[in-house]
Amino acid sequence: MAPIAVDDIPEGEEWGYQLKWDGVRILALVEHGKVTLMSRKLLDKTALYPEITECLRSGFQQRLLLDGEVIYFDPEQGRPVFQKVLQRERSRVAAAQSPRLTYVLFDLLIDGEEDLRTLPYEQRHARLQELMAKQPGLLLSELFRDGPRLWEWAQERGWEGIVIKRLSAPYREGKKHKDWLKKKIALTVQASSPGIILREGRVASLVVLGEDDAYIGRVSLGLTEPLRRQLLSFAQQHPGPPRWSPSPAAGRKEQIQWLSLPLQLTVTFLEWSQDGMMRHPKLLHLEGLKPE
DNA sequence: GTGCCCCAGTTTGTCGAACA
DNA sequence: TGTTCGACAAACTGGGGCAC
Repeated sequence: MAPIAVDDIPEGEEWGYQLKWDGVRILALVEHGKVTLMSRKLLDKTALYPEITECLRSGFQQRLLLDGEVIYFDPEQGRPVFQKVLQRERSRVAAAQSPRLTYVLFDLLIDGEEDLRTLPYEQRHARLQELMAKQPGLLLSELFRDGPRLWEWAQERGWEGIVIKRLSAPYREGKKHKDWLKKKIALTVQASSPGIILREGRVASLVVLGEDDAYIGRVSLGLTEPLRRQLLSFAQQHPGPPRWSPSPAAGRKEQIQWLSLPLQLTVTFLEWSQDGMMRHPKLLHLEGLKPE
């Protein structure tokens, strides 16, 4: 069950609110003393998170199917840091040599012989809370009743956003529902683009420079086909000298078309990565293209 | 050194169904 | 007939691993 992005936070008795934990979604099946961790695409992640597997295995005897998020909580920043989970996912570094991850649970789908998926979310969460009272090694995603206040709290502390859940909703597959919603907190930057990245003759993305002309990433989300064609035409009409070498396209099947007239951009993104790059940038607004 | 793959999350584009 | 909505596929980002 995946939350759907919304602009407005619905309010009322029927809704509950949770913090959006910035990590990797994981389903956990506990059965006959054996634990299996699965990604959203049902890939086996058991070996990747041994500390979580061990915690579940030692904590529970009965058959369980749990839904939650694997996160790294940075005590200094007071919030989850997604990059640390990605490092574990991608580097295949032994878990003992990387930071300890935490499993934050928000749903209980099977408890013993009982399939809870048809129960209202509020009841499933209450059952989960009861279950976790006996297992201190895991974290429960708390359910709040004041959405706007939680949103304000999350904004002030730089969290990823909030998740809004219909308390009466059963568990449904995928996004075929309007029962789990999410509202994400985005940062915005005024930037410029001195070059267009081309792949096989098509505009793939834009080089993005921050306010101090430092490279802060590339943006492709927000580029529609008509805009890509317009950019290509603009680049052919206004070629400029290379700005620096090696280019951000080095090592890829890409070329950069540098511009004599930089484009002005407004870009929204989730957060700054540790090396000063934008995470999940999206083009909001573009200025500097002459009308065709 | 190069090129490809991995993977999650997100958006865009396309197609078909439902509805006015 | 035109519009809206939903489902699905494809494209895109990041950095490390691996084969050549």
